[in-house]
Amino acid sequence: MKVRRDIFQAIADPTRRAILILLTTSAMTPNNIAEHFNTSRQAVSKHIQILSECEVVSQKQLGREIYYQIELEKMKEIDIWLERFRKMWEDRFNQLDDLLDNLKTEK
Amino acid sequence: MKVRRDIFQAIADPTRRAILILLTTSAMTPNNIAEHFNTSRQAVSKHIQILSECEVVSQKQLGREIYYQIELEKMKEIDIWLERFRKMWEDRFNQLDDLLDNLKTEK
DNA sequence: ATTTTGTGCAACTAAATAATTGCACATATA
DNA sequence: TATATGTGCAATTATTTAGTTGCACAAAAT
Repeated sequence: MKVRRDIFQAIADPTRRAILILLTTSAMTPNNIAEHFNTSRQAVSKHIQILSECEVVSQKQLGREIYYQIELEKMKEIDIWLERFRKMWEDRFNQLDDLLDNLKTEK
Repeated sequence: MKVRRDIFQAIADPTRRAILILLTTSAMTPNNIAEHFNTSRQAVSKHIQILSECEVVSQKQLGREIYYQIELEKMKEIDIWLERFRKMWEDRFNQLDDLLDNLKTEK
């Protein structure tokens, strides 16, 4: 088991998902973000670090404040992965239910 | 930290993602699935259990064999969550880059 | 110049996670 | 009936994860 740091691991945590949604409103500093949650600033900071490592947020420093913004390009990776499933649910003739039911009659 | 068992946690693991993709081909038994990986049958079985708990796969028993199939409806939940981000990357006038750059001039 | 503010980083803890091993049990097959 | 096969479940272990506390340091504000 290696350290995973990809977009799927990033969105696995509900707090991180909430942060990402928050950042769709505007770029924010860690303190800004932390105000929206019950956890400490440091805990939020760690989440931001993970989001940074997998490049789903980027930062811009303004004086001593650091604004974090969402990187939509990275979010697209999820969308791309979903593609093959989306194709299936858009195609009613390809329902697995039918495939599975057929197994019975084949036996 | 509570036990999380949702679709986002389910797809966080690369093996589970691979299982889901495998199941887009056809419904499979745990042994079938395990043949595609380097881990043990039991390890795969645990992944299947997690996928079952969050209802992204369902099962149908045929004799002593249990066929697992993907539940596309659950996959849609990811798609729905992505919706708000998709809206953003489809709208070039709403780029956060611009919002952030404006912060500098406002100061 | 002193204090306050905004931030990152390190050490530590508690909990969750992934994987192994071994077993039980039902259903097939010989 | 005896054996082989397919599966789930429990116990155990190593690793990862999320969160807390405390500190350092730079940039603002007083």
